[in-house]
Amino acid sequence: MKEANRFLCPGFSLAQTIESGQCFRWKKWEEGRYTVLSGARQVTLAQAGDSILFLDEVSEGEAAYWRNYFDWDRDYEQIKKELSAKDQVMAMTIPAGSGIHILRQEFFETLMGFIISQNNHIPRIKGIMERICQSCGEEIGAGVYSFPTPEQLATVTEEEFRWLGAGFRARYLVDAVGKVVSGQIREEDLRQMETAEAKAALMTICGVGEKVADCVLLFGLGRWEVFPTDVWIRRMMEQLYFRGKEASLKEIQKKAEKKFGAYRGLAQQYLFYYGREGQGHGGRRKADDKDKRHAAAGSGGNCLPDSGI
DNA sequence: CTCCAGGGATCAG
DNA sequence: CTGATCCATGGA
Repeated sequence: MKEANRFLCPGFSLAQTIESGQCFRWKKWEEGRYTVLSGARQVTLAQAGDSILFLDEVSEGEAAYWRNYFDWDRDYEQIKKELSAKDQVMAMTIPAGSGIHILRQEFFETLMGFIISQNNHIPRIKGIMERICQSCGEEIGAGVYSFPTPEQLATVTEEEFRWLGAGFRARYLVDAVGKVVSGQIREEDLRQMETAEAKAALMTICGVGEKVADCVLLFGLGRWEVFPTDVWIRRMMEQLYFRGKEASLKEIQKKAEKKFGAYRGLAQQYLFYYGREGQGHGGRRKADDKDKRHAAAGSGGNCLPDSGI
């Protein structure tokens, strides 16, 4: 075989995976056809049945990168089987998002993306990410830009992030960039750490709480043993595992660990997708479910602009 | 127009 | 440790 421009990926859904809220730099052209960006790369793909087609010429190296990015070599069928066998709720919820894979995204880009994601909509998150790329990244194609490196963002001020639309998250982005550039947060170190330790390290960044840290661990560092718990997941878990009664974050995470074990990151995606599909994007909630908010008291640190290294 | 978003920091009890 | 409020913006 000469060019690797076609991959057989039984059970994989390009649309479900891309649109499950894991990544923010992509464009849908038409049904089943997407351009996806990661770091300084882009690829345009189409799904035809069980096959994924690369619509542009790609080197073997590029193809290998995306193969890893989309996690095509993992046996999801086996994992789904295990989750379904162990838990009846999983057996019910998995079919909705059965084709979802957990992406292996670039660490820094994932960190920035999920800081931006807080209290925000996907379309706007995408816009902010794109503007960051346009203003600080490099042009890697016609009107297409790479996600900037930490060094390329090192001089961006809070005010400038605000101009790019980041809003109150601008301060958080500056803090994140600073901690990465200064070496206070190093990807290689995080990869060496136990998950709990890596999570604590991430949470020293201002604007990174439990949920964002878990997302970075899951989507940017390949740690499946986390369970990012947002309002949707909380709602789903309470509904499906706590008889509709309120449960604390701790209780939810403990339940997730017990039910989904080392696969809770993936299980979380199934639950999220199921909840979104089933209840719609309009944010329907139980009739008299008042808005609840939670404070996750961070033990680890203030958020004053850091003065130095 | 107002409502709200795959949260988190901050300040009260 | 739990609860309430604010945060900036732009889709819907």
